[in-house]
Amino acid sequence: MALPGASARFHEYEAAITACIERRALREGRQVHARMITARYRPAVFLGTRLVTMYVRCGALDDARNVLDRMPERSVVSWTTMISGYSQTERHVEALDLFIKMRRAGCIPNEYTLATVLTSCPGPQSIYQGKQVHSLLVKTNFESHMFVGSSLLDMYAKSENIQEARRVFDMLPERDVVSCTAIISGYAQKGLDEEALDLFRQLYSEGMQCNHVTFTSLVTALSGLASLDYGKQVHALILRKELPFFVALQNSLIDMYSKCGKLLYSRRVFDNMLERSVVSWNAMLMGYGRHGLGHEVISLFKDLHKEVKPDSVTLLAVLSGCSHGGLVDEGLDIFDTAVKEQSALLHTGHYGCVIDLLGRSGRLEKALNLIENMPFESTPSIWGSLLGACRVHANVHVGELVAQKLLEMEPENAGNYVILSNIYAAAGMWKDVFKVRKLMLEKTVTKEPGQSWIILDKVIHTFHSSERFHPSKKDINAKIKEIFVDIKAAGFVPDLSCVLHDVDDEQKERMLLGHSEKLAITFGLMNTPPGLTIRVMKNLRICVDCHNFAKFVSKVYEREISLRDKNRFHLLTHGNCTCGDYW
DNA sequence: GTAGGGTTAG
Repeated sequence: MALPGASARFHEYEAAITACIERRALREGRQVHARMITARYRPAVFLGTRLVTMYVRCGALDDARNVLDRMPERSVVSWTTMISGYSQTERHVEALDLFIKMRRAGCIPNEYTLATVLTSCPGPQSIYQGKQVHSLLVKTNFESHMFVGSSLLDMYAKSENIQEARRVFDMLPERDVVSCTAIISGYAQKGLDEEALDLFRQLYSEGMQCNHVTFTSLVTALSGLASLDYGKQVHALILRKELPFFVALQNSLIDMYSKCGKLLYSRRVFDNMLERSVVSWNAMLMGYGRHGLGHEVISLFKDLHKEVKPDSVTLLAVLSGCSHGGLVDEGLDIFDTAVKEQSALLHTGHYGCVIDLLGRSGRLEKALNLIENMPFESTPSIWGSLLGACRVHANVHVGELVAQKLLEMEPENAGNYVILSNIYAAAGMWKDVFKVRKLMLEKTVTKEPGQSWIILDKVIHTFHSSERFHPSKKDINAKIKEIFVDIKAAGFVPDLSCVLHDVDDEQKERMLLGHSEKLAITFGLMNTPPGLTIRVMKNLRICVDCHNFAKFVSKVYEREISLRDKNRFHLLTHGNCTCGDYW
């Protein structure tokens, strides 16, 4: 039996430390700790653990670790508390090291430890450790524990092993909000947006619980799909649920509407927010940029400073907005200021935007100069944007230099050869065109397959190049030929240089007509009433010929066409596009 | 006493 005095002191210290934990009062916590040392009071495991918790919660991890290391005896709770401290501050290596130390010390991890340690295996690079933990928890029978299982499935989802994540999810004896959200967001993060939506619909019909996190993930998936109907429906559901205000959810709505082509709705969400974070502003800026509205980007950027501090993404959004909106001088000004005042925020991406800007305005030598003198290593995408500019401005000299660099960096990318051969073709240098084509056939590999989709009546219709499986294939083929005749009569000339294969011209025309975005546009034209905007999405950048095709369709059939490619929106009306033919 | 899921960009 302990002395009454010791017991009283225990209670006093315990109460004091608990108060510090609740109030996150680090200074006071240190004082209590110091008092204990002066009084030569040696805390046993429980109070020692409380001290660790206090330091962890107050963000003083190194102090916490000091206490842990000096404890004469440690419990599973003391170890777990410390590991969790590391996990939550993304000190994953230390978290895993400590977990190993704990096991070497003979301590048996419990469900708390395992759920925690799995969060310290983030991404594909730590899949090896993650699998080791997995095998441990199979042995200890924790695989189907609710918390451990959802942590495990999230680990697999984040390491891009969505099938394994799904297997774990399907094995859980029950499902709760967190496990459901984790698997849905797993699909969304991997870009499997349709799967995310399907799973949500299934689980929702089975009565799953949802909260703001679930909706945040779901809305992200809908942004990827560009499904305005579903987006509006889910937004309405969110409003009906009367959830408390959550910035991240509102931010995802801003992004979703802008990616669905409804900037006004984005702005409405943005304006109605009780509180905005820098992410809210960034999402809105990106939205304007994606739609080519450079002036709105600049004006919003000015307003932003009154409310939040711009970050690296902000600058990227503004520069890319200026580039897409054609505001060359404004963009260069903003960049110059950033170099002087916020250079710590700048990285390759920002330089890429500026090089794009310079290229767009035809200042190709300057752009080349900036690449060579920027404080970062150049990337293929930067050289690629410059090569595109060389095509637009028909500059063979710089084009050759850039292409040489680019073909060394990524010889397997067919797109680069195509652009270079286009540059030569425009200059009438046919021998060189031929050389490049030959080189391309020898070196390139097949790229990511292009696909386009259109959503009609909440059904997603996906098209691949030279679609062979769509049920309406025959009708689409007939219609596309009809369109071809109509737009040719209006002056459309197929751009055969967009075809990568070495075949005769007639076959080239046929291949061009098989491009997925043309199929989707045609399908839209066939299945929507006159006057309705045709909204088509594509997973890659749109090719010059398809862009031209869409322009002519918008003119000849008097239809507005909204095309969202990988990077931005094209709104085509009366034969013109909001991108100004530069993308 | 200790635990799992979320937003812009890349």
